Amino acid sequence: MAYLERELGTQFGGRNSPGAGAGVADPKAYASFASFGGKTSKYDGHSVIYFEGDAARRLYELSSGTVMLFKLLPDGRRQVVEVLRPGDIFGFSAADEYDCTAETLISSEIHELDLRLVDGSAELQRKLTKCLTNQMKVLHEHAVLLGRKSAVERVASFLMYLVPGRGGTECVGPADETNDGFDIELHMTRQEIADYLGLTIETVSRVVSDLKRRGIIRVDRADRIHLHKVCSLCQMTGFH
Amino acid sequence: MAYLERELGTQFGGRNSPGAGAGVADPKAYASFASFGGKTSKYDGHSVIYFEGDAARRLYELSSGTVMLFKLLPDGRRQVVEVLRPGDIFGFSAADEYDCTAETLISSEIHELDLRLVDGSAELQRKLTKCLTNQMKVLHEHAVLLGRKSAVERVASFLMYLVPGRGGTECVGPADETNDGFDIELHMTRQEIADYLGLTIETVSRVVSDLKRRGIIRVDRADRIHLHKVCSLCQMTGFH
DNA sequence: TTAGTCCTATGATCTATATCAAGAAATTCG
DNA sequence: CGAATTTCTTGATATAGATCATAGGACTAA
Repeated sequence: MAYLERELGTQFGGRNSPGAGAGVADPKAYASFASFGGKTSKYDGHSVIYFEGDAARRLYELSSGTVMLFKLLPDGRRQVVEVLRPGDIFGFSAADEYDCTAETLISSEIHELDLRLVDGSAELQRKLTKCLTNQMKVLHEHAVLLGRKSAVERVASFLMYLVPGRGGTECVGPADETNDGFDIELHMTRQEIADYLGLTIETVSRVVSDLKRRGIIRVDRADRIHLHKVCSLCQMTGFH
Repeated sequence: MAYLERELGTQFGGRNSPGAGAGVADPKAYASFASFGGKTSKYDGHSVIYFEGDAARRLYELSSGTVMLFKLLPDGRRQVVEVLRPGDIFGFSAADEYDCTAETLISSEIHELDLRLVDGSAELQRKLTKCLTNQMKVLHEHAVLLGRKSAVERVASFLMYLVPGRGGTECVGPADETNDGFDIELHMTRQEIADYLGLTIETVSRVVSDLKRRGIIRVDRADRIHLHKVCSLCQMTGFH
């Protein structure tokens, strides 16, 4: 299933540089979603695309921006289950209702396609399998994070996800030993990060402050962070 | 995507009765895996089918028994990321290596298929999409459990998963008000349950003892539990 | 500019669950 | 069968992270 690796929306841990819009704007994409019809819409930040429980009628592909999928418990506890990047597909449903709420984190362009079109195209099926398989892998890693990692390891892993080609088990190490810094944009509030990492907002804030105090990161704006030394952050993810 | 609901390996929370071997032994199955070739093998309990990092060459369908997928951190922490039931497919890989280790929990029959066959068949593609979508939904619910539920809620949710057609958000309530009991077989040791629920073995043991003391369950054997009143257990899952 | 709102940070305290430490049941094996 | 091994249970204690409380910053609108 090596073909699954090519121009796939890489979400986290992938090799494409962020914002490259993998496979979307690219006309020679393996199976561009837009070529199957449907329409593209623009959403503001923090707009709900659909609610958990809504009738599942459409499939969506994120063209640009960031989207999160989350679930709520009746008492208000929230778990963000996926954070999606350009090229990712969402809106799959095993039943006839969406199992999560989908909401943009920042202003985003999203292409939508009627679900009935999916049955017809083998090409589209293949693209779906590819995307689902990749998301599955990300969910597996996230289960390890939620079930077995400490607060520091969770935050370190989260930050490392945003560094293309680094972190995870297959980290290649710094390209340039003398300059292993990197700038990342979180696109998420502390509350959203907390709900993604299974922590409280206070714990996320404290861990970030601690990393700052220890000289691992510099916080330029709440959601704009410079990693001074990617490798030392990577050592804190639990993967090493 | 309503078609996804039909005779699918339901893992947890589905409607089929357990052991019905949904879609496997059934010759008129939507797209039976065996009809695409490959072979069926018998595995003892606690046998490894493949290791995380092995080259991904085959796709597997569980015909009978139970299989778990897990990941290890270098220091030995383990997270069981999926528990599979008959009809479920595993061995998908987004890269060219398996991202989890697959191990039987009890003696099991497993059908294997060369990955190269997958590209060819649209029918098989559809079956895969269906199965992946369902597993994705289960992973989403599990992320909520791992990220946001208390120890009691986790164990209660785990036990409820093993009661077909009950638990979850869409619980139908007892068929017979006067007799809401049910017998379940865990097929897992306390350690495996702990690693699935993101807890320690001691915490799992204590919660089970507590449910026993409170008259919610009766423990016939360590892995054979009678639920006296399914509804009251369901009230403890966090879903209500 | 000033008030209003929302988000973030940080201190003090609490508590659920982990960890450490034995025993008690099961299960396996000679 | 009885010994050995593994799994499970239970108690005592420690601690990571939650909760509670408050203040500081940053952005928005008038």
